Amino acid sequence: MSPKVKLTRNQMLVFASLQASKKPKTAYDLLDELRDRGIKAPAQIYRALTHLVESHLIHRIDSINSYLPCKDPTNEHSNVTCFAICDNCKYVAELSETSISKHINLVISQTGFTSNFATIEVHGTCSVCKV
Amino acid sequence: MSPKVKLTRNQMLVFASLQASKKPKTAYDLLDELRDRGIKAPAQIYRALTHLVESHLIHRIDSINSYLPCKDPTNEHSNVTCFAICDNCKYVAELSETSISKHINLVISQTGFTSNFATIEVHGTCSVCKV
DNA sequence: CAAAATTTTGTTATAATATAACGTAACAAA
DNA sequence: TTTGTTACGTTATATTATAACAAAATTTTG
Repeated sequence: MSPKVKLTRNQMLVFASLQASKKPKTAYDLLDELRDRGIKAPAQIYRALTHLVESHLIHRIDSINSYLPCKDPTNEHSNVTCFAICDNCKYVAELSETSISKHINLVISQTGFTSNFATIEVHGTCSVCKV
Repeated sequence: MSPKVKLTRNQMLVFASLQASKKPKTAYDLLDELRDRGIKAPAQIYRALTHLVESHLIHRIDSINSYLPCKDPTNEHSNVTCFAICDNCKYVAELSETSISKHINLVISQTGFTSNFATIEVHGTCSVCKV
């Protein structure tokens, strides 16, 4: 599951940590975790995160200031990402919904707006927690 | 254009300022602006913002940490809000797209996830800036 | 109305998230 | 090898947001 693009040590540490986790992590979660691997300052984490986001290897989820690995980095990335965030257990599922994506791009373009990228963040309760 | 629910002085100051603006504002934009009206600390702004968001009078746009008045507070609020954010001029349009809303709720519910609310934030260029 | 309960306020302090700046090191390209 | 580029470590600081608590205002209720 290692990515095609070459990553530096810090980028690798951050990416591996996110991949190893079932749940999204904040920048400071990562900093705390990676202190004993030589990362000492927020800037180092943020630089790695920025690079990984730009490489489409991870996503940032704005509503929870957290990061998680992209579901399928090998895929040509869509300009619309969609997350279902369980506010109970904090699990986040990335949905690859081309139908939503197409629908949004269509509706938006009809308003004269040129879409660059879009994020959908759905909050609620996952099926496990719902029982 | 004043809202039905009763607002306290601070809430009113914040709401009026957002309404008077063509563009979303951050909490600290509001603080700076309202200092000479007697607001002196972040907590006062955040309390007002929290109340206004809960009353569906304003929205928070997570991707830019900013707030703007709800397009139509009188409407029964949808659980899906959609914003088109111009990264050039910073103008934000709230789209009331029931079709997107329905589509998302459907797709999400099919995954077993129970949706509570959702936000769509589309980044790009508005028609004015595009010319 | 007056007492009690609740909500909002002002204020100070601090937590959580993120970036700027800068000199050095690693490394690829010419 | 020199040059340019990217990444690094580090310190400092900016930005965004909340905790805590006593006083004031407001609402409830007896």
